[in-house]
Amino acid sequence: MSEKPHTLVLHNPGIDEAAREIAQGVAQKDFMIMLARCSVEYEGRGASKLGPGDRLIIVKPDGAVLVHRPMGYSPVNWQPESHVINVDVLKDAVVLRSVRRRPKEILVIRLEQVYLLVRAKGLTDKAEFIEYMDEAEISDYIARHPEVVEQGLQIISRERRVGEGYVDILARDRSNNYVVIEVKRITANEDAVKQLYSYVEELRKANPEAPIRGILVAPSITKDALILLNSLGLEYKQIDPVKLHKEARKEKQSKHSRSLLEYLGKKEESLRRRR
Amino acid sequence: MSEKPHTLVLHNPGIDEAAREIAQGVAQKDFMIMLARCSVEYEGRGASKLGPGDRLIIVKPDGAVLVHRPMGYSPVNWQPESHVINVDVLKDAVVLRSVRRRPKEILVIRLEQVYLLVRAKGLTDKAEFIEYMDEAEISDYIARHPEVVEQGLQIISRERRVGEGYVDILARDRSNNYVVIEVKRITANEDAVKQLYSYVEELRKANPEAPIRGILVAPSITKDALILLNSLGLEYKQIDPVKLHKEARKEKQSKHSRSLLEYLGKKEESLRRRR
DNA sequence: TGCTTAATGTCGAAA
DNA sequence: TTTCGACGTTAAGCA
Repeated sequence: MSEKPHTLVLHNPGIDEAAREIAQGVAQKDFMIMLARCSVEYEGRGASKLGPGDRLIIVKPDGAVLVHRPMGYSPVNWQPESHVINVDVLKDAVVLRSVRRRPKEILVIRLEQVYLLVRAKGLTDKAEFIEYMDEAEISDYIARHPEVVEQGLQIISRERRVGEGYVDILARDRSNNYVVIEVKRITANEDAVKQLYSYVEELRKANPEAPIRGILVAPSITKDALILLNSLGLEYKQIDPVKLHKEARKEKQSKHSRSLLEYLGKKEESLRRRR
Repeated sequence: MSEKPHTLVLHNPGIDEAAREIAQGVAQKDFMIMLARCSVEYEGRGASKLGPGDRLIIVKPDGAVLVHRPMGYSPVNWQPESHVINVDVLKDAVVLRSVRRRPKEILVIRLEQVYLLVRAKGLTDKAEFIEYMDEAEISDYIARHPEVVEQGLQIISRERRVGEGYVDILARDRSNNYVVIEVKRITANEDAVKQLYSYVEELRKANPEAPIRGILVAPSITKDALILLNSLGLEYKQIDPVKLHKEARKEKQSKHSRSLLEYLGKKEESLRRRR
């Protein structure tokens, strides 16, 4: 389906050859990488100049340009996106000019010597970038919103010491049964099931009369773990960490706005009092 | 003196070969670039997961690691610096783990297929990165510190309309002569000289009696411009934008501290008044 | 499009 | 080492 990426590599190309290839690469929207001795000038929101040195230059199909020095995390110069990129040969150097529309900015890279030039075609990357919450955050969120596990749950306690460990969440369901909730950020395995079971058993020992449920909350569960879980009379509730993350973020923001409103409210109030 | 950088390039290496080369590159602190199909996981201040896709991976000698998707300015995953990077072969994939000490963070890149692997040695980049001030900032700084142009200058006005344009700075020298100052951020050319001359002439027309000097302030000047300038009886004062930038930054900071002190002083004062 | 806010922000300098 | 402020911040979510 997706054809394999193809890379064209030039070692120490001459100026003319490098210029031709870079121009073609830009025109064909290749993903390009250059290792080169170059100078860089930038002018736009700020202005900067960088004398000759060996650097990595990246030109992406969408016009993003990055110049990286041999050390350090952040690029020394860049262009988040280019409206136009043009390539010229000037006095034994390839000059790459990237112009951004708004804000109006220009990045000029003068390549004096190209050690390596790579044109990559057909790179495909459609994977979704997922930002997780960590286990504590998921647990916090569930404690605030127990309905994502089951309707009608009432939280009793968090991180309660039971036997040798700590139960993530202890709650009561609508029928007043105790519910032990164990949260996992990633695929739950048999260890997670055993852990949950040990808490449930400890609580049963302490409260022989009360019916005690155990729910394992995780984005997924291994086959073996599910079999073990069922055989032990425990339950599994699937959650979507991405969805939770988004919800939590929304909540965070609205909470922030609310506190600002509260602040403004109080300010108004104090003003009123003075009048 | 500085030996020419050397690049070692592998096309579509096998897993074992890639792992060996990457491990060597890490050990030898090479600057490494990989184009590969990979998956990435991160956990530290945040946590994320990225499924398989074609990406550019950069590993710098100082342990900075960057993972770039085919589009966009910013890396999808990164590590500003690594305390340790280790390389393993696991189930037909090279696994690169970068661990950061503080904050404790781990970045795991699982390379399923390496299209291109580059090890670069001997990249040298000692150039100073210079951030300029723009013309207005230089002009502002000179207005605050006219001594960088000449001792004893007294600023009369800024951006005064003269003829068809605006004089950057108008001042008086110690002998009470008018001084027209034209500021250029970059190498001044003949146009700059002509511009300055036109202002000087306009002022001379308006004040036939007064002796009027003209000073062109710029980091450098072209040969032709200097000749023209001299023939027109104008002057050139070289400034170092780097130095100015640094001075201005210092000033900004001390100004900030001063205003904070003032603030504290006023606070004390108001407290004293209440007592 | 412009504005506001969070970020694995990063980075540098002062305390 | 921690804190603080600036940044060519960038990037996402809304009005």
